[in-house]
Amino acid sequence: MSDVATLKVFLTVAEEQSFSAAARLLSMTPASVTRAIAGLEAELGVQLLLRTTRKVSLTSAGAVYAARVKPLVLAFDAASEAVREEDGITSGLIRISAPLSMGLRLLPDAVRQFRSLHPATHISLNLSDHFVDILSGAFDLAIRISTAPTDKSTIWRKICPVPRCLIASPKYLEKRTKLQMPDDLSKLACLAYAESGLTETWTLSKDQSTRTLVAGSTFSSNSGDMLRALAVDGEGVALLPEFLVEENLRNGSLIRVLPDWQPTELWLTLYYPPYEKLPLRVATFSDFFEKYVNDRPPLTS
Amino acid sequence: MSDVATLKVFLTVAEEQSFSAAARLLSMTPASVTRAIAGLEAELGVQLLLRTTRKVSLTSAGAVYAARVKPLVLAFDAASEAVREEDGITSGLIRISAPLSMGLRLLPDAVRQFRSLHPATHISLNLSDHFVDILSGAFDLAIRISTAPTDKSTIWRKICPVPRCLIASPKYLEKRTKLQMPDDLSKLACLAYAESGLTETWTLSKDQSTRTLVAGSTFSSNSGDMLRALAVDGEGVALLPEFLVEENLRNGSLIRVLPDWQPTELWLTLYYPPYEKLPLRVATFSDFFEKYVNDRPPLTS
DNA sequence: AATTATTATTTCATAATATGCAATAAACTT
DNA sequence: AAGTTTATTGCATATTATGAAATAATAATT
Repeated sequence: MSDVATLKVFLTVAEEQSFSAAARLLSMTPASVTRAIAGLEAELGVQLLLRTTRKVSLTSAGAVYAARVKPLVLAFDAASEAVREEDGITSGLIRISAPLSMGLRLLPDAVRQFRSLHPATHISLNLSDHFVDILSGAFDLAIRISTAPTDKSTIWRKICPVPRCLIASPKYLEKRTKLQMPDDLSKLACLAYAESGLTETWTLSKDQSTRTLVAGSTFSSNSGDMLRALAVDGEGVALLPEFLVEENLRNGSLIRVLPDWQPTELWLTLYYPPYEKLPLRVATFSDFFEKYVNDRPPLTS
Repeated sequence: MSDVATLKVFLTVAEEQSFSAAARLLSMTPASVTRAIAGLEAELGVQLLLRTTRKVSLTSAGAVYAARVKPLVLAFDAASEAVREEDGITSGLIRISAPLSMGLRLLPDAVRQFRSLHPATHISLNLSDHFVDILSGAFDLAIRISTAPTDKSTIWRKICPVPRCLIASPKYLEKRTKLQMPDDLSKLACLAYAESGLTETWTLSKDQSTRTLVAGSTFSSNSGDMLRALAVDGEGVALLPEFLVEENLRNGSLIRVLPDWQPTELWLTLYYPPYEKLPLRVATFSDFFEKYVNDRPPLTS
């Protein structure tokens, strides 16, 4: 009931102004057309078509319904076409945008593996923390670390959560005492990650309580590695993905600050331009990348 | 296959990231959800969802498909709602726009009959030959005589063809001889129907041949009745709907000119604003009007 | 490491639905 | 008035959908 095929029958009858002509066009029996229309009308509780045995015309409801439904049917077909895979050949150029620090750690091996699986592909990799406009058409795929996406206009695919933690050097923390609440951070030097501005908003939560503060009074950078280096040198507290500071936490050059307070969850996410048709090579790389990321322990502590 | 219900199942699974949660939400068995998704994937020839027994996520194709299909499903539901009739009470104000001469001849009786059938309705009737913008929201319904509509942006419903004919007074034609081709009309006074300009384009066809000429060198008016009066007075040739000149043809005050040459067909058409929801009173009046028009011989000669 | 719990899938018998063919009724044409 | 085209309906048959229970797979827990 109410499937797209039925709508196509209705639109064809409306256009041809004939049940039998529609049946011929759609290679079905007149009986099926009758039943399809009758079913649609029963479902809507409204008569859509006025029929005598010699003439068929739309009712007002039918005219309104046809006008509204026709573009939907076309768009539905287009959506199916955009996703359907016919040939099965994965080849061609894949233009990928990825963040710098994550890309340098994860992508060399991933790209190597992918290329050996699909030798007919070429990869153009743009490493930048700047959130390039995926709608510009310059990329087939953008890998980003961001808060969980809820966009309506862009198409995205969540890969895995990226846990972050507050860190500082032990030396830096020695001098400061009584760091028990996020509010205490305001007395310290908070190293902010920021593309252009000076500040970053940190939201920390523990059980039900949530605290928000503005970091970045002393220093900000658009490079996570830079912030990490400064934190190691005892310049202040930074909020960074765990994969960036894993090594430092292990060797003790950095330690966690307020470990009970959870920062907002970030997600490794794939963003796509609004493809007319999703290229197979992009789908293949995406699926490979998700598997690659989730088959190794990393990104998590 | 590919009915809207299946798409809703897919979108629910994608949102819940769980087959069983979707099944609970939609009051169906997990088995049905599995089969719905499997069927959709088979139809598209693409995997849409990645599932382990503990986690469900979208593939790239799935993300693209979900993003494109979700607004369509919502729009489809809205279209159904716009047309569905629940209460069945026909009442309220119906704001109708209609052309002057046709309205004066047809509507008095039609409105009277409709009001006696549906006493709870009120009718506001605006008679004007000016093509009021139906999109402005000032009217629920516009009755127009125009060439067969092919609009995409407006919603219309064809009621019946409105035959036209070339006419002139016998006295006027007496003086002119050898009127055999449309081209000969250029030597005569052609009375043009025009809203504001001076001219009207007449297209006449006979068998395969078509002739186009510009009428209106001497006189134009936006009133069919005015043109008729002038033609009766022997002022020239006019191209008018037959229902306007029926009486004159019968009593001989006007006669047909070039009766073998058919002017472009006009249609009596209903136009609607892009309703969020088609009001029952509008649908009822439209259906009544079509029946009223087609149950009487008129408009045709 | 073994157990437990949850989840997606499959199997199978049964119920529901769709389909085509032929017959019927209605409306326009000749 | 007869003939033709058209929409609809009845009926027997084939196809498909459905739910319950069994199965397989994966996390979480002990």
